[in-house]
Amino acid sequence: MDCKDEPDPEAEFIPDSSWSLTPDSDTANYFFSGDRDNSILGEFGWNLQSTDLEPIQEEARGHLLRELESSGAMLGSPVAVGGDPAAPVSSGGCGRDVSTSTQPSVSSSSSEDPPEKSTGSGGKSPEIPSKARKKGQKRIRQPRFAFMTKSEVDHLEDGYRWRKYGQKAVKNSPFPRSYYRCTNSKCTVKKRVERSSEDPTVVITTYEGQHCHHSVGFPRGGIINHEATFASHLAPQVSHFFYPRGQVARAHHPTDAQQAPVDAEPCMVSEATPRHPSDEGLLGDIVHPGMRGR
DNA sequence: CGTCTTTGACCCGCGC
DNA sequence: GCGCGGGTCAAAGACG
Repeated sequence: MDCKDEPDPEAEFIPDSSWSLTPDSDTANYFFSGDRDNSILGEFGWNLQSTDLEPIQEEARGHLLRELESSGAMLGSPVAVGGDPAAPVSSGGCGRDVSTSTQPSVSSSSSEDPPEKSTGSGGKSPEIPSKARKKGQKRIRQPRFAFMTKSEVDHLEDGYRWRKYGQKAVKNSPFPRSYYRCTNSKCTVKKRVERSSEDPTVVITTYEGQHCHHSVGFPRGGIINHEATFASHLAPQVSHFFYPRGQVARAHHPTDAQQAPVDAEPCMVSEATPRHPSDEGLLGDIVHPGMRGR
């Protein structure tokens, strides 16, 4: 499906001076936000668990700032911090233990066990595999990443394959919200797509979790969708620091992606670069109300 | 036939 | 405790 979708030219991410990076020392959240005409509107945020990442937090921050500067972005005013500061950093998806050991982690259970199609009936734990969810345990959200894109296409191609598993009407919005899950059985990344009630031309995409495998490929011809482009600009750096203890995302090459089996990789990431960063997110907590109009 | 979408029902968290 | 809204499940159908 996705792979057949026409990439949306309008969705290209081009950071410019209207974008800003906002570190939040208290919650260790960093938000990248901006407002760009005819391109992308939104924010990018991720959590760095203070206990484990403090030592690299500053470095990460500096690194990010440099990257943003080099890519034309400019530091700016703070944006509202949403997200779930209390949530443990997790690799998400089938992340192997990139999360800290002291906290219950989604990845710890999901890494070995593919998300079971939960037995029984009815919805199970929305955010945590039932296996890992114990009585009294609060649901834990994975790192989130959300952004808004001006596009006529709801579900934008991003190099990964998604399976729609639900759609719900959103309160105070005429547009429904769609729920997608990565088709890779070992990957627990989820994605929500909805249109802004204020501006129907704006598509709000929210990711949660991180892919533990290669993308399935991008369309040839250099047309890049918003996510891919976004990734190429920021993901490498972000993911690098996102993974504690030196675990870094595996490179994801658009060129070989077409051959890369969706679930070829177990999640251990090795040296280097770009990894899809687009695996976080519950927009509801990230994008300010003003931008979304929820 | 395999994969994906649709959709109603169910579960859970949260506010009142 | 109850109701609401969000999130997920899973059966059924559509599609290639």
